[in-house]
Amino acid sequence: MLLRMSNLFVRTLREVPADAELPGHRALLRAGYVRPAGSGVHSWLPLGYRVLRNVERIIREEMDAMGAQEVHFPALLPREPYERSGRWDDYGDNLFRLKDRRGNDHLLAPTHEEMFTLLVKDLYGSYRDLPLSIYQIQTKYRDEARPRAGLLRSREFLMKDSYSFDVDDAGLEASYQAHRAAYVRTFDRLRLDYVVVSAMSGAMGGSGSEEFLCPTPVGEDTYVRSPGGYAANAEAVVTPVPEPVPYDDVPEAHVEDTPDTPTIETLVAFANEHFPRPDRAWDAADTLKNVVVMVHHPDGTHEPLVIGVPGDRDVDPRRLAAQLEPSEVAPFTDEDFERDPGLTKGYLGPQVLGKGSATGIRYLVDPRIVEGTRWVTGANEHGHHVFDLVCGRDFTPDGTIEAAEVRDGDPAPDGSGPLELARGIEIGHIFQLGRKYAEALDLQVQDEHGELVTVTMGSYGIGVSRAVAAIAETTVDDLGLCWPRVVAPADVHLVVAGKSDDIVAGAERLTAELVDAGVRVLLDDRSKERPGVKFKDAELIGVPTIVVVGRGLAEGTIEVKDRRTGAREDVALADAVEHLRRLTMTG
RNA sequence: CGGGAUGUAGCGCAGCUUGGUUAGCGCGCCUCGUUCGGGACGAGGAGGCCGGCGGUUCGAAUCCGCCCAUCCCGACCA
Repeated sequence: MLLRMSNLFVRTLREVPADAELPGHRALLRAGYVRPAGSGVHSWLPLGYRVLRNVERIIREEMDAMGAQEVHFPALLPREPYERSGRWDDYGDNLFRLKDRRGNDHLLAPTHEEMFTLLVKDLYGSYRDLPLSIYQIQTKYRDEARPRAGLLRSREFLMKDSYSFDVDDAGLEASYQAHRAAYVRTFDRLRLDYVVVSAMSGAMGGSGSEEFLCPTPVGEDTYVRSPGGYAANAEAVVTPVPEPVPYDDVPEAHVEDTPDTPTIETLVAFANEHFPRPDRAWDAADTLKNVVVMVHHPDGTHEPLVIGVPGDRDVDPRRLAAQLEPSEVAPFTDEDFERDPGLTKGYLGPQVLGKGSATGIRYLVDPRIVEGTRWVTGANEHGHHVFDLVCGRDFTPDGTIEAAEVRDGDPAPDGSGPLELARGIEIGHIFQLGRKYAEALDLQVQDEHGELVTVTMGSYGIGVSRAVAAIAETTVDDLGLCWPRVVAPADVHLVVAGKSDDIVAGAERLTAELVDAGVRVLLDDRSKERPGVKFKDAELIGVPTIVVVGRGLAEGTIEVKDRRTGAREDVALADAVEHLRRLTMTG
């Protein structure tokens, strides 16, 4: 393989396009790998398209190796199957919808569960046909409310999605594990750093859903990890439950005047001024914060819900939403407060909350709020708070909920040490779907007794274009891109540093020999460019090995430089092909 | 969808406050010459509906209104 800079369709930019924020995305633009074509959509130039296809190829090889078979669906789909699964409505504004000339509804698929399910239903009807794993590499569309971060959150993107079909749970588990292992191999080969985090919370548990996150500060997902190896999406972190606390010596709860203290901050300041205690100052952790939300259920009904958390923590809306799925959470508005006179905004306390209480409103608390813990909290009267309110003595919550924010230093649920918050890019997601789509679309097979059983499914995704972006973001340096060899657009970037006939002829000869030896070469044979420009471009483009044929040639040597480490060595021309061939074999 | 910012040559920007001949600078691009191992220099060029529409005015890149687009923060993101 040989690419010549003299005719390669590329233009490197010395200056950075103003719209690009992330370092990797900037380098991709500057090096001429991609061009923005609109908000959240990109065109791929020859260099970028090579990288994309390399990533695609590795994913395809690993999927094939685990026994999955490649298929290809349309990106443009009719409404009907999505109507049947409920997603025409459920997907909301993120679904690209369009009408054809006859006025029929269509969509640009954001993912293809329905089509895979229907195709299997179309062809298969026996347990003997299963298990089956099929996949595609396909352009997906999501009308993101806010596309951002270049290739990381775009409206059109390339995705590998696969689906497994099994007759029973054990089969699904096996298919899931096979995919998981294939993903591990895939990301290892791509040289992508990753952590596997459980993506669903306690109740669903186990291996139901895991995300592969590429750790980087530019990532959008927050996860936690511990020194002992625990890792989880922040939404899935389970809070260790403390032991109950004895409270025999806690005085009776007593209401105090606390005017103008509607926030935790004002309350703590007031308590320290007017009710100082001898041993230590009051702080936010002594208070119980009660947050009201409105929960909208899928059946169209809605109810208020109060969440109690220690006052030094906020409710994490994403954790809360994950807990209440499939119901949706909305803020509790001033109008809602007017309709519910039992709730005193800013001075809400648990005495009037819970099933069987004055309001009857459901009251769930953070797991740290165990029996015997004592709190300063609202007295349900404007300008008043209650002190020494003991959980289990003075109030009883309806249950606990994992809704409080997770913080650096919180203990890991498995006792493996303090948690550290980190950010990552979601590059893969594996998911035991179960029978949701099979039921909605009536996918059944006959088992060995001739009984019809509903098939159980898994779905597994890898963001292909996102993986390219993740590699760029995690390998870019001050000089430019820095590709792992497996995905790089070439093995060797050969710079012709000089215009003499000897140098040009020597470079051409070496190039021809390298190509013959199976080395992929990007040859900078531009006669108009001075060496300095070529060196800068080579570093920007990020091919892993840079070879300079220039002034050393007179002594029979060329220069070989490692793009990542910057280490350079002179190699005798006679040994050059073998040296480079070996380099490219070892990666 | 809320908040903020920005639209002037392929890219990066100035000009706009205080309206007035031909709209400027750097990079890139074309031609010629000198240069030639770390983004050279000189000379000469090409390239613009100043985001769009409407208004004010003798006159609008500049002032006003509406719209559109892009980016950032947030909401959102199986």
